[in-house]
Amino acid sequence: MIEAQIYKALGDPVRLEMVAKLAKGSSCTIGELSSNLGISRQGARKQIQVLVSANVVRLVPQGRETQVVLNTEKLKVAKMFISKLETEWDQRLHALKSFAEGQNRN
Amino acid sequence: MIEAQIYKALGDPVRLEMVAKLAKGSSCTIGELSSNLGISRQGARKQIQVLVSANVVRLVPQGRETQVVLNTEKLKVAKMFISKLETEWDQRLHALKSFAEGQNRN
DNA sequence: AAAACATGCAACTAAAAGGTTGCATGTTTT
DNA sequence: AAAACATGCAACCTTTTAGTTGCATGTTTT
Repeated sequence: MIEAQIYKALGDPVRLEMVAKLAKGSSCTIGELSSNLGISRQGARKQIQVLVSANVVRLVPQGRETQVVLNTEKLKVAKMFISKLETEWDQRLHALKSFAEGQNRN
Repeated sequence: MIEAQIYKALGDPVRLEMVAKLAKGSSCTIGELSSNLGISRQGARKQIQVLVSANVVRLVPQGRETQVVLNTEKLKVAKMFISKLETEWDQRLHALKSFAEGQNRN
């Protein structure tokens, strides 16, 4: 079974912007992360929850506010899976090329 | 504006399995790609269309059948964007570490 | 202790996504 | 030319998603 969940989590403009913002490190609390997105705080909160469920992000409560922390491990896995797809594809192309060259031998 | 569409395209088990199958090169026509997924041909066709719209895949009609071709360029872009996120994050961590060391100097 | 702040939770709505069935159409095969 | 095949298109249904509003709760600040 393949892990589509991580891509699903990144596959929304609001969520992807949140992740980008976190990577840039400009902020970290739920409140700050939820602002300037053009949607309500509660709307943003639901998107953060999607990221939490997909393990892209962790929540660390500190007093009355909560820190949102990026989980780069998950991103790494997502990246490596794509790499693997590409590699398989390239190997197949290479095999195909070898075969064609064999055919053309004359 | 960030390109969430590519991740959205990969963010569904059926579509991700299709992409994996294509990368492995086991088949290529719409029909073959649509089989063994547990859904109807027309259902699968709609998922293929999502991949087409996101430019993850190209359709090449040949007579009565249509070849489905993976676009690795798009995958490469997706991979590199994640890499960029990680890099920014790592740099930020590094900066933070330097700062902490500066604070601790005594 | 009151006010301001950061957040959580629940009910609700509109739109999109994922899937189905039925039928039409062009292309090979026999 | 008929049959079999590969595919396309459209209507429809159900569930999920993305967002809203309203109110409750714990935590700082004044």
